[in-house]
Amino acid sequence: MARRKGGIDRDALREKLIAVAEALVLQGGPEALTARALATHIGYSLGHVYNLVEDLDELVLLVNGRTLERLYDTLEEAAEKAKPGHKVHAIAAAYLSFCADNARMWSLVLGHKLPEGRALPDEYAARISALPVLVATELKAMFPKRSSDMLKRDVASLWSALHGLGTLEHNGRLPLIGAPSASVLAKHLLDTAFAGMKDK
Amino acid sequence: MARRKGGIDRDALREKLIAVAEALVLQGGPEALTARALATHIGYSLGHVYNLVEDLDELVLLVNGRTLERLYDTLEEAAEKAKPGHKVHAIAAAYLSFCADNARMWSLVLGHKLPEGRALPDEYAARISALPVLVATELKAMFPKRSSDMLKRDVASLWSALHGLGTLEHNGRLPLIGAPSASVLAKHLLDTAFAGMKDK
DNA sequence: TGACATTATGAACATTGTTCATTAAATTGG
DNA sequence: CCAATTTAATGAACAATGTTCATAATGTCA
Repeated sequence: MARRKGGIDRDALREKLIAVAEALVLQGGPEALTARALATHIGYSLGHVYNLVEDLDELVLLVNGRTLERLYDTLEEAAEKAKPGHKVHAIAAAYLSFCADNARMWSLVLGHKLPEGRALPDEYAARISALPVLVATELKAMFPKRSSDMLKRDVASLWSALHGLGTLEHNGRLPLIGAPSASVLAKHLLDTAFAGMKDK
Repeated sequence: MARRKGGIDRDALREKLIAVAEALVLQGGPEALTARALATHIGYSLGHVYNLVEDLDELVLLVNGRTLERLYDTLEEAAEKAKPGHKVHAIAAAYLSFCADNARMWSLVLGHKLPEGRALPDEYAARISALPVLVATELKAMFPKRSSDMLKRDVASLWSALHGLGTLEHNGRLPLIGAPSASVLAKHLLDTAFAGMKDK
């Protein structure tokens, strides 16, 4: 059994592959993420891409995982910096800014549909699950009397709403429904929702 | 200038093309909508598909237009049948049911991103714009004292939220964020939002 | 009937993702 | 140090995709 250094080189190359993938999407959008472009930019043959990664789907998930990680950090930081009663607003604003500022990477996240029958990697699923927890933490602090069942639904519905706002803005559909910017809508939604949650 | 019957046959064939496209998606999802499959099923050559339609993109928009039309009818009917104070709830429930019951067609709607630089056909845009108007009508009736500016934001934010719920459920992401079904969330969201809008 | 417009074809092209037999290189046991 | 074995890497091929276009067939009207 003659292994090499322990797959270290291969891991490094995988990292480079991910970095190149990110750069390609950043520059040309999701359509630019092709196997041949990857091969060219990492300086290896086309076939070798498939020795580093199972699929392009797997690669996309790896890239999207990084994006979700950055998003998490951004939201966490926004919540930290904001004043206590304003943290959810800050998270929402940061979320929408992130989508706008990272439009191409976000397209890759939104646009990727993994072939059915194939499950999301646990790590990836965890990255998604972690996001609304940031909201849950702040909501619990803001509405301590509220039941945890209610809070669960609050979090899920508000997070879904935020996702809807981000998606519609990302696709340029907000003007179609006669709406102002997503950030204005987010503030409005949170204000009315909080008003409805008051003392309950 | 010797025209034929006036393009009637061609229009009929276009209709058949759209119907076949719908059937293909219904049976095999968006991936099944290929130029060659279309050609086979309408009984013409591959090249002729491109005499009937500019693009596959155009065809997708035609199919999606029908889907949106059906969605509108469904929502309208749901609103009609519901009791006055419950109409928005009914619209939301109908929307989510529609997404679930027409999952493959809805995938085509959600998944289609037209190449940038290309504008949405007016008719298609109008079909999108029409949808939240149904909500606007009911909200106005429910909250007559509310300013029209506020109502505009109410409609846009609630519609976006609904879209977010539908999308997350469609992609199976709701369990990931520890959420119950979209319909439960929709009811919850509307209840708290309405509570927050009360007497304002 | 002949000129012309429309309808239809089918072969080709360019890109995709993906596979795989084969070759090159590196590591390790003796 | 060498030969065996494992790993790394190649490049040619395949299948499927959207799209184009010169050409042929067919219908329409003067």
